[in-house]
Amino acid sequence: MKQQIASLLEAATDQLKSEGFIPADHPIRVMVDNTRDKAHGDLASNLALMLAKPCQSNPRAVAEKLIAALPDNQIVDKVEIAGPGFINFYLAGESSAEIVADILNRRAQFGTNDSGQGRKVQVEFVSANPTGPLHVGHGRNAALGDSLCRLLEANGWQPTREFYYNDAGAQINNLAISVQSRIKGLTPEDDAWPADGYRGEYIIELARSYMKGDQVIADDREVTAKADADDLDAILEFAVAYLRHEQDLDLKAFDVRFDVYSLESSLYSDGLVEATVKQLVDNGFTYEDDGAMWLKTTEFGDDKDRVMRKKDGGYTYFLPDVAYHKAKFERGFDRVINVQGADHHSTVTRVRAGLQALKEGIPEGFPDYALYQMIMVMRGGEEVKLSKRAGSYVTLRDLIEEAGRDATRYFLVSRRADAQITFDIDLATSKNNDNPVYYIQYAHARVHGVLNRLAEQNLSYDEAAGLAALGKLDLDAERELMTQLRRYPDVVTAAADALEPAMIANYLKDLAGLFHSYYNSNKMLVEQDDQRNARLVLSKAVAQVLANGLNLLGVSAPESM
RNA sequence: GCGCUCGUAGCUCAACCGGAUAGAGCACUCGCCUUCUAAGCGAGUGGUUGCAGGUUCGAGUCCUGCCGGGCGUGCCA
Repeated sequence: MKQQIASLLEAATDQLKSEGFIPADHPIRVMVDNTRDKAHGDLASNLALMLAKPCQSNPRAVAEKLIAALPDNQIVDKVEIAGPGFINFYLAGESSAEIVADILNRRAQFGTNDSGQGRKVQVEFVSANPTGPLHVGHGRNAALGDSLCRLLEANGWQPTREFYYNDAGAQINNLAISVQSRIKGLTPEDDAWPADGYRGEYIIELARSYMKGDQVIADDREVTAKADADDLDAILEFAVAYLRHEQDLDLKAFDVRFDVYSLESSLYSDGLVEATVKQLVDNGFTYEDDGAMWLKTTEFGDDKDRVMRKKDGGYTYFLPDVAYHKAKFERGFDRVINVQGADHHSTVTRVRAGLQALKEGIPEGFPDYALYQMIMVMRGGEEVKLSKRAGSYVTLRDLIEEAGRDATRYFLVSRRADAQITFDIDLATSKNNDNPVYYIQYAHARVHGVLNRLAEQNLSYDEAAGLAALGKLDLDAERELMTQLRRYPDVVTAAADALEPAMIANYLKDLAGLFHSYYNSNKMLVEQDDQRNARLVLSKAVAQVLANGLNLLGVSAPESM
């Protein structure tokens, strides 16, 4: 709708340019916004304010010219100049009624668009190494990443959900040694316990399972335990599969699934890491110093050059990252987005620098990043420090079991990614009704509650009659509801552009609020046929949009609560 | 020290690319279930948008400098 108004204004500016009122070479950026106050109409533009100076005129005069030059159309009922020179648009009543018909026709498809044109986008998220169960931080990553995929899909993109992890290397060896130590009956208190060993209780379970000869099946691998305490390789292989399986359970409980799993080890075994190094060396972006090999990342905007090959001959973490993203680029995605905690934000510059140094024509901004801030976990009024190695943390699964999937997902995805959030375990698990997710779900359930009462009260419902009678709904609350419904497609677009699912959550809270208020002061199941049908049609549309939006957040829309 | 980021009501958060009188929830006070689900609604209290400048017709939003929090600045990932 914003777009349609904008194109009307563009036509008007073209007209005024040809008349010479607006300088022909002046760039025009037409902005149409929702109004905050309904006294200002439905949509408003500040165009006249921005054009006043180049036209050497005052804003209100420019506004008059623009309005006079607006093409004839069906969607605008009335146009006004207000304040310093805003142009306020009042949409024709029929267009509000049409939105309701559109919602009921398109149902789950309402709000989606084809701007992605079926292009392929890869979203890499979670990407936790198999060294322990997932915690709240991974939960934020999973909720954000999955919701982004849903959003992009709603905008016509084809998402691939990818999970990248390390199944070899120092930390994995450390994991295997920790398991072996538990098998031998050692505890972190013993002197013989490995220095950086994983101390968590889950290692005990893992060790027990290995010695029992269990078979584990994860989404991307399966293995049967050898039950040999001396075979470190076998322990390692089992431990990785075991913990991957545990993570699968966590993610399934969260309703998050992946299409592709990528292994850091395969980058080595496929020769991609070596090939990347060679390319960087051949391109002259490396040098040796102090026994290490450095990459001149400063040539691509970094603060200082970075070590890529350590003294001991091993590579630092970002080198395989560069190789991995080179491969991602070559896989032909139209867009690649990495969901990462802001504690890793320094890798953004490094990885992009490495990709530029390859001189392969990879775009400078590749890949995209969706960074989210850290979560502080509170319990009993105190901060809980998250540390895998120390084993002191709150698992995602515990959280889901205690607070529920919907409440947990909603909480994690309803705050802007750049906001640091505090997760108060006591609050989240106290089963109170403070969580806004219930507020939204309840609005949805209420509509279905009303529909279920129809037969009981011997009343009929005729959708076509309701749509025809929509124009007769003239309460402020009804108009506001239709206005809010009309905004939904714009929100879906804006949230995807900003990579911010939280915008959907905020929208839904507002829509639910309007509905609760309307529901409370007006009866739906009235005797009068037209009014009853029209109100039910409107309510069904509200429920549909609530369900569509909740689905983008990965939250269910129950019909009764 | 330097870099990134955040700072909005007592608390948790909104405010769409700079737009009109900065909005919700929680908490607190007072009302609303003989009527479709009270996990709800209505009313009230609560603000110098961290501070000081600047740009602009217009700044919570952009720029500069301070103050405060978080993260980074490892041959850890």
